[in-house]
Amino acid sequence: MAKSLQLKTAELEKISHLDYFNIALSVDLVIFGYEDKELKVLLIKSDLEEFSGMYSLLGDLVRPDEDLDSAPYRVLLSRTGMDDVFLEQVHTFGSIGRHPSGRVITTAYYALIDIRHHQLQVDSNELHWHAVNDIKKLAFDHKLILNTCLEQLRSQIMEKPVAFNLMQDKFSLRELQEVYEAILDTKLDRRNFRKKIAVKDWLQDLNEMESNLSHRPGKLYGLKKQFKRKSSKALVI
Amino acid sequence: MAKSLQLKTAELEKISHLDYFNIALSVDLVIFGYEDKELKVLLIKSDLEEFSGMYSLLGDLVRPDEDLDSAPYRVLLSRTGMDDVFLEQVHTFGSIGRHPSGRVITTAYYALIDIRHHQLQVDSNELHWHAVNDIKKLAFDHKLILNTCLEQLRSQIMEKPVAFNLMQDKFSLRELQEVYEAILDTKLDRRNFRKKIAVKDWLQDLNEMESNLSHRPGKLYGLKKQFKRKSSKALVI
DNA sequence: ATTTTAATGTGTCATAAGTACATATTTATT
DNA sequence: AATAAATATGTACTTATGACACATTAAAAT
Repeated sequence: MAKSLQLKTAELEKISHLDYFNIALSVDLVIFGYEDKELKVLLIKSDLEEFSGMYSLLGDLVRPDEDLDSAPYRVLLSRTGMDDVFLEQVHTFGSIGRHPSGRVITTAYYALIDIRHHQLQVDSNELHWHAVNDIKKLAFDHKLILNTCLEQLRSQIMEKPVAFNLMQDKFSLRELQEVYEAILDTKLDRRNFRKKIAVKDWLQDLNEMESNLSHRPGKLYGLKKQFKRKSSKALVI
Repeated sequence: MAKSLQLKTAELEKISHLDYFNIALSVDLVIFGYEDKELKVLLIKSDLEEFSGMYSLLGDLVRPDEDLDSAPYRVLLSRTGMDDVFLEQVHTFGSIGRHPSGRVITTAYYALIDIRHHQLQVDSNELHWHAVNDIKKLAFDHKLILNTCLEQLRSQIMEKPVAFNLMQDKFSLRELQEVYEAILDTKLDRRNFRKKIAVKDWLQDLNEMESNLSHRPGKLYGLKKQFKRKSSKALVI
């Protein structure tokens, strides 16, 4: 029997419904945010001895009375107070040895958060935003999960207006471009970027300008209503 | 408690490791094949009373001692004798009511099979090939799973040389085009199709021609070696 | 041997999209 | 009034896409 399947009872108790004849199912969340011109991801200190000092993704076991796709919303709401968030399933990871405490298969989701809007109290919850580019390793197979989700995000931002979930409701084209550059980790040409975005017909011209700048202000735009999620309330925790 | 969670013990016994406090995890396979200019999918008569007379995908519970991604290979080998098959994970389905006998979350994979090469004895195993276009409904949420996998297949055939897994080792450009047309369920322009394929650099000119035709024969091509899976042995069952 | 059948093989033109690149304009500050 | 720092915008080149027609080949029929 594989080494990964040998575990102490103490560890085992940490995870309910976990034994060697029942596979446990969890969800893990790659929660992306954007701040200081960097793409960030929300991490928590791992609570397993094996990974002491290391960070991991937010996750939890799926409950028997909830839909799989509801679980990540529950985790997000209960751990961060965030509601009405963009979430998408990416991939399910299930190698035998991926969890040191037993057999746990996990479905990974990525979420996109407007950090400023949600006013997350990160430090009180042992949660911290990390620049994606600075993350070298994570607990479990979470670095692989992060990379997989990042790839999916990158492949989607020109197809669907998902990147707007990282931004406030009003933004200039410069801010939008900076978000795209942060996600793709590359510099973009301003004129070509604007052409590409313009042709998508995602933007609503708000007839407002930036203010309080020491240079020429840009026009402000919003995402067209038809692409927005219904509400934008953030629960206070 | 949800209706879907009420079940008779008789039904429950059919699925090992299945109860209401342990979610069971399965894999389901959308096995595509190509024959008679049609895209086919391999189905089996459902063994559940609720779905008597209906067809369903091949699937099985994931075993505690196998990787998630190994399970579909095991299912394919044990149920059809097929080995060395192209398989790709697509999505995980986990709504509460999706399985009438209890809580089963399933990870869907699609597989691509060269029907003629594998010489599957389908009838002896209650397995049957069905034209994808003729499938109106399936047991469980398998129609949804089929549609999701079909979409994924369609979005990948111009990106990666996956469609070749449906074909024999030698083929003419006409045959290749017919496979693409069957997958996309659309007619393609011959000249434009050849241009698009040519630029991918996937094809090896075999310097052979079709034979035994009552018209001008076409050149035969194969997929370039670098894109092929290692072996091509099919086990006899 | 010639004709017929049924397919293969190939190129051009028009339109759309992608990429590289430079100058005039606007606002606040000095 | 001049400066600093950004916005706004267009063109030329290349590449991809989509519509479309004709000469060629091999076998079969006459």
